[in-house]
Amino acid sequence: MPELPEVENVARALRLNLQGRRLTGLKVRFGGVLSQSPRLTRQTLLGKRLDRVYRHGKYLLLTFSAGENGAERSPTPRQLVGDSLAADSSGRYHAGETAHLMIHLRMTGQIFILEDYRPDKHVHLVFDFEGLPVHYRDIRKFGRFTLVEDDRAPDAIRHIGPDMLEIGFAAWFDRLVERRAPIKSLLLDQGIAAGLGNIYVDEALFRAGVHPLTSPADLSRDELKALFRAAKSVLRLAIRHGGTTFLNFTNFHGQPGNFRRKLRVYQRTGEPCPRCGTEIARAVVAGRSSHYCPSCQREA
DNA sequence: AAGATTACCTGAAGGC
DNA sequence: TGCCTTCAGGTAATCT
Repeated sequence: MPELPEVENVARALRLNLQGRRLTGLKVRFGGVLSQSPRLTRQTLLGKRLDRVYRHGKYLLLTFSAGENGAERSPTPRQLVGDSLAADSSGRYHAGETAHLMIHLRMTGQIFILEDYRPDKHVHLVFDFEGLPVHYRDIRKFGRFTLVEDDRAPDAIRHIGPDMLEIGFAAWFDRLVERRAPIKSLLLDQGIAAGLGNIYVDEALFRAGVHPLTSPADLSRDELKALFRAAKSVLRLAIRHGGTTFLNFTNFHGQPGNFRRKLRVYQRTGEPCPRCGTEIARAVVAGRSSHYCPSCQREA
């Protein structure tokens, strides 16, 4: 399940392998993962060069430019003032010099960079970057590829809060402290800060010793600070370990991310708490299965 | 009006 | 070639 660390690994792999390459082909096997029509998507992107890969929370944003041979990679002044895709009154996009593609992998989206890969029925898109095939595979078809107008503040994600790795404690505290929902719901709320999903929320709560049902009002500023730091550190640690899903872009051997064995409570119901030995419990919070130690994480 | 619930999908797992 | 239910969770839409 791609959360911030998995998406960050995708972003890094895309930069390493595709940045500077031209998109020369796009095969659409299932158009449902595209927000716009296959025709418009091709018309907008084909022939352009991938200039920049940006991640915000769990979103990827790819910027393409006309990319003529020998052209500079750095943005031109026109791009800096926001000249990119423009929508007319009918909402249609014009394919200008630059184009922006927003991607969300949702639950089961995977992007492969494998030269010898035979697409199965779950492969919905096949990109061709000057001979390098890139596959989009998504078992549950929740993922979306969306052409957007502006690479800095796309309307589609304007409601998303600051990235969890970039926001500072004071700002995070201000966005969270007046809320009365369980702390787990607030950590999952992408409008407060973007990037945490169910796995890393459970891990952060355990590391900070906070029960998922606790209200922020029942936590001191120091306790919230410890939770904030736990969340950031677990995200950074997971990034370094390649994430928890098996997305793999740094080599061609399909090796999975190896953070799974570092998880302390997530999907470990009934197993002993690594800190005190108490059995890990499971409860539904915010409609999500939540794993915690009843002894280390006391309900306030 | 924030918080809770459901829809979207498919496959795995478990009960019988 | 077993059928059926439940569960998995990110986000948007829809409830209360």
